[in-house]
Amino acid sequence: MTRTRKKAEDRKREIVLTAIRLAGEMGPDRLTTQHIADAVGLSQPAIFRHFASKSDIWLAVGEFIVSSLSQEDIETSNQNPADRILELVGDHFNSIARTPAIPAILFSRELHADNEPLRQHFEKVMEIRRNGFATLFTQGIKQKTFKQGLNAQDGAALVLAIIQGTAMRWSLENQAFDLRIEGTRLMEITIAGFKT
Amino acid sequence: MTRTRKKAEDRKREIVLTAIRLAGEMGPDRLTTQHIADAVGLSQPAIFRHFASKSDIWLAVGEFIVSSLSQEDIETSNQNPADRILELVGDHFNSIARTPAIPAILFSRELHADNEPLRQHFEKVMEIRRNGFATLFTQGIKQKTFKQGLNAQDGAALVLAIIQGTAMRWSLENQAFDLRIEGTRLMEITIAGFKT
DNA sequence: TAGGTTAGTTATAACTTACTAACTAAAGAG
DNA sequence: CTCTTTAGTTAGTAAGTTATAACTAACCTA
Repeated sequence: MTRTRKKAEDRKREIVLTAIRLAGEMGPDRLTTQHIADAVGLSQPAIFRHFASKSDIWLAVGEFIVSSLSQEDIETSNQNPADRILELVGDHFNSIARTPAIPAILFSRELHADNEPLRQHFEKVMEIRRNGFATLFTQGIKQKTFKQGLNAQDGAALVLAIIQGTAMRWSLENQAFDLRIEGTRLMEITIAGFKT
Repeated sequence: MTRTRKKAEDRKREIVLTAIRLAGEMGPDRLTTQHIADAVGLSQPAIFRHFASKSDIWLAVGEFIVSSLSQEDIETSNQNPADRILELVGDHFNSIARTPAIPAILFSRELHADNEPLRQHFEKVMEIRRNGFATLFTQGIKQKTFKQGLNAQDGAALVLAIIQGTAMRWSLENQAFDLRIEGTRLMEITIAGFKT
């Protein structure tokens, strides 16, 4: 019986990716170290050779998700704001569709209650994202693409609410529809209403 | 030491209300029968005198929430559809604000994974609600209050997404803003964009 | 007011879960 | 080839969690 041993760094990554996948399948609150160990093909205590605690796994998961989520930059673009918003929204939906655990993890109370550093991590990302959309709305209002009465913060809040609400429905309906297509269409309808 | 004994029906109701309150405070996934028992002032096994299993508590909670949520009727109203939608949305936000556990329970994967009858219960309610909004949108389009290009199902999906997305943010931000006021303003902005 | 009904109790079983201790063997460097 | 490092193992613990069994006393009614 030849046991294959992986390097700690690779195994750590494997554990994080497996945790994300399983969290998407079964919900983050139900995920145990035993589940992860079974999926990776290790004994349950072996997990704790790579992570000091279960919270640390979630923290690593959070960092992975955040780093994969926030790569776009808002400022450097010569597109018009409305198209840029739709493009960013599309990217966002793609990220969620590629990693279905994201909404589940993002909205898991269990996780937030257990893991304050992770909660702060996500909150900061959300704020940055909302400010990014608000900046685009401000530009659009200045350029008179959008109605002058529109409040940029409200616009940004609406965009995020629609993303989150739609992603949640997609998640609860067991991913029965194409998130990017459905979400982008809904967003287009909303943005159209903002235009002059 | 005089123990006061309540009638089973009253105690059952007390347990359900306590479970809803605690689920809102600590998240449904973290709620144990011990927590409920402590809050009600009973021993933990006493809970099982009133409910055969923990799932049955959630089922009763779900039925209570649904019954308190779906009392409005869409058809019988001579208001114009746009105002009626806003009124219903306001009511919905009020319900959520009064019972903060609703979004948490509604989106709890733990719950859905554990309790299929309850999931179906909620799914049915969601569908009824979406159809209700779609009907109002259809009326509004026919009456030319709303743009002729608007799809009634899309409008309804947007309304629900904004409700859910905003409620979720409210929940994650520890109810830091007035859900009804903020949510209704955002909805007004969106609906305004739908008008001719 | 005696006596049955039932809402409570304590004790505990059965199981899950995060995590530790002590040992083992695969990989890699000299 | 040997020796050190380290990724893995098995065995076990402490705490928590749902649920059951057996008993007790409060309440209601004849």
